[in-house]
Amino acid sequence: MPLLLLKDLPRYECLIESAKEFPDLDPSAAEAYLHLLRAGDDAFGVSERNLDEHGISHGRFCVLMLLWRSVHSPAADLLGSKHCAGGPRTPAELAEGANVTRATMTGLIDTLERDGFVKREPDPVDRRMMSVRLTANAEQFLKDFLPGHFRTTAKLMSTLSEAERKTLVRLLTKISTQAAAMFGGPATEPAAQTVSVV
Amino acid sequence: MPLLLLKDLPRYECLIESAKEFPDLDPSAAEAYLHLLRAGDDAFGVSERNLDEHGISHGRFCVLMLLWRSVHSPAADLLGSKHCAGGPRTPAELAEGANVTRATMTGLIDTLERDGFVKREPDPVDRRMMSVRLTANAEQFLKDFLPGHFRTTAKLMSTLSEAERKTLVRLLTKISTQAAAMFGGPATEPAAQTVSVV
DNA sequence: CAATTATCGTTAGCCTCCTAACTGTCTGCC
DNA sequence: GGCAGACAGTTAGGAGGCTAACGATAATTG
Repeated sequence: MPLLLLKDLPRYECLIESAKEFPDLDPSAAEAYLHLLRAGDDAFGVSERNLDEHGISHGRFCVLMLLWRSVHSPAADLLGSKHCAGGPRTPAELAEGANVTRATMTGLIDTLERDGFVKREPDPVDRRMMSVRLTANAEQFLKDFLPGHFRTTAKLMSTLSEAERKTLVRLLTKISTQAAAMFGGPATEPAAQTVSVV
Repeated sequence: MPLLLLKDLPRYECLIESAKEFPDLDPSAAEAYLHLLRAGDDAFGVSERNLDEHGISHGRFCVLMLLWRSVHSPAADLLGSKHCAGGPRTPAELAEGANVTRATMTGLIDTLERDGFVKREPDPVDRRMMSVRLTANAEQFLKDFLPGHFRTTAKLMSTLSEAERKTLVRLLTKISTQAAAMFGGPATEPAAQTVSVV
């Protein structure tokens, strides 16, 4: 669980009460915001617990999924819509896809290689680059692990009807879009990349 | 940003495609799950960026908010519904409220104390305990910081109508409840604390 | 063609979280 | 009263993020 997050969310009346002291506090916005963080953390925690039981961290799992595309594309295209011609292979591409720095990716690949999940190979053309490949071990691991992972996800969402899921996705997308628009902030450079930035 | 998370979410058609290979994959559930994590991370990122600009981490901010209750209760009751009689004061209570271990709270209090935001005082009755207090500095900081923080939250949610916010909260609460029910897992001890956990 | 610039992967050092184990203090049971 | 156990806070060490800087290589450009 990554977020240090309040255990108990405030009651709505408390938010209204606090709004008297802080006129900028919008109770329903704060309520939605807090519930979003809490639910996201809860969902993440369920998934991470699943991963922990198989001795792999969320970060490493992401890398494996990214590489999985290189093998089973496009049938296993659970990832982004870019790099459609085969999936990422180099540490830089993986870092881009997993939304971490190249330095972080180096560390992830280190441990994955140590544990026999991936193999580094020098690029024959550009000698700056490495090529990262899944081992047979890792492929077997994914084949064994993924069904359970998907069942966990399905169970987590089983309390929502199809219509509710669609509604949820629509509302969450709105928030993500707004977050992206806010990310550059009102006081920095005009726009440039408000769209590609997460 | 705490989550190592896929940068680009898969398109829905890709999920359907993948479901052919993995019958356990429920496309709409996976879609909702991924969007939830993504939106949660985005919202968290916006807030954290705000905090970073004021030189304070999310974890430290949580501790300040928990302690703030001790001062301005119940007007500033932005936190849990427990400990209503004054808010947490000891490291253990703070750890409980912030959902981290006591060891982590020790570290947070260390840095907060070093930066002049809190002060540790020995409990006169029980000599095992410490009492943590906000400094005047910290109170001033919160008074200056919170309005902007609330405006950020409000802006993030400004794309949602009141009705949409209520719907979102309802759906997210369902997910959190389900996550709590799943947390103990089907194969561990019966129940005991499925309610208080998380 | 030479020199600057950009890019790739890595390293080093920091921060925040975790678990496990420790010290000191209180509690409860004989 | 004395001792086992519970509990508060801390320490030590690990994992996974980050930034900044590095050498090696490629690309660009005068």
